[in-house]
Amino acid sequence: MAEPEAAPEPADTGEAPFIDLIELFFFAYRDFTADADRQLEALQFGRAHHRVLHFVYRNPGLTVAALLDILKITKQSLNRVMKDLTDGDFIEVRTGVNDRRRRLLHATAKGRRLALDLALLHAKRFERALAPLPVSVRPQAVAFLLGMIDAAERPQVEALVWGPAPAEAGAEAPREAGPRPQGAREQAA
Amino acid sequence: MAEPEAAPEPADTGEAPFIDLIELFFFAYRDFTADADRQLEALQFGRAHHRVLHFVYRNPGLTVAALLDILKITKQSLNRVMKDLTDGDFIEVRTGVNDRRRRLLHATAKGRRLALDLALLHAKRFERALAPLPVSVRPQAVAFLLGMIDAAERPQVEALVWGPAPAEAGAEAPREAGPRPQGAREQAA
DNA sequence: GAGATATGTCAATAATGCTGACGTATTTTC
DNA sequence: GAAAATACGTCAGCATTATTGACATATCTC
Repeated sequence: MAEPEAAPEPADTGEAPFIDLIELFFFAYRDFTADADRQLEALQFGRAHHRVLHFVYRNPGLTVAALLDILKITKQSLNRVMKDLTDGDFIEVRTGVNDRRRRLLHATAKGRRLALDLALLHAKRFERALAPLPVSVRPQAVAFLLGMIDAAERPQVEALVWGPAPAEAGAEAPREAGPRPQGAREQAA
Repeated sequence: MAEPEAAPEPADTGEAPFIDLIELFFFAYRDFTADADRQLEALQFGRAHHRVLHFVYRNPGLTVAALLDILKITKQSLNRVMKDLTDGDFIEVRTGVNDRRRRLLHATAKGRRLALDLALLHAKRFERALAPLPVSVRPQAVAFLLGMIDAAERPQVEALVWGPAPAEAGAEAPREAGPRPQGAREQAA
């Protein structure tokens, strides 16, 4: 059988369910990140800088190891952007008190301002996307996105997103936070 | 004022609205892409290969220019991965009939099989994420993701996602499709 | 003190993007 | 029918962000 006349692949495309969601998800993420990219360009920062700054901003006192676990990158990759962020006074590195090997990461006032600016940009996009929908879908949007995350990762993500999660400290202790000896203080690097 | 005692940044984090959605979106996309990444690794393909294959699969006869517009990359970047895909017999390049300058891109049977496999992988993730939610949210999920996309881009994305959109052909004519002279046939490269 | 842990760093490599500059085939315009 | 525009390909160089492997240093634990 030779090549058919006009349409060589008749009904052979678009058979996957949710194909529209799949493609929309791709475009949505592309535009979502573009927001911040434009603003970061001026600072000579990339997406990697933003991710690092954001999670440090949201989790003061985060250790390097915990941050690597969140971002799923290597320390070599992290250190390159971290240097830019500390040099530019966006992130401050303090030495752990309980464990002086640890570096506790904190966003400076300048870093927090930038992180918040970028978060507000993203928030605006979510607000715009959710505005036409009833308020009742918002928890469902959360459930939807959470369901998109690997089941194995979900507990950690939930802890990260919704607060220091009163999970027993020490188990994996992503942060050196919580009940510290009274008066404990971190030292500026 | 010296450094305060325990918590140097008291209520200074997490002030942005939708901060949970922002972070969940990031993690959701990370895991979403990881699905396909694992399978592409075996073929020595990257994400760029997947994107190209997918949109060619979904839009048979797509021209190079139209594809560049979808992906928002340069032709140099495209050609690097395109070569791998044509060499590996995943994509076939035909010469346009109406305009012989154009290259009309088609996924081969092999390419369509791979593209479908990957799409099904993604579909499974959506299915899992939406399963616990009432079916009534599905159109809202579409509206939500569409709303996340830049307003200016939305018409093009809608056309791309929901079919050849009976918009007047020729206006921007992203594909060389539709009413062709009877018997018109593309030539294999 | 030995060994594990937390982090930093040097060197090399890969994937994916970019810009600029040409070259070629083909269509359109005047 | 010649000139200009269009569609595409390619060469060369560069940036960003990731990787792996190897090694160094400080610190904590046993």
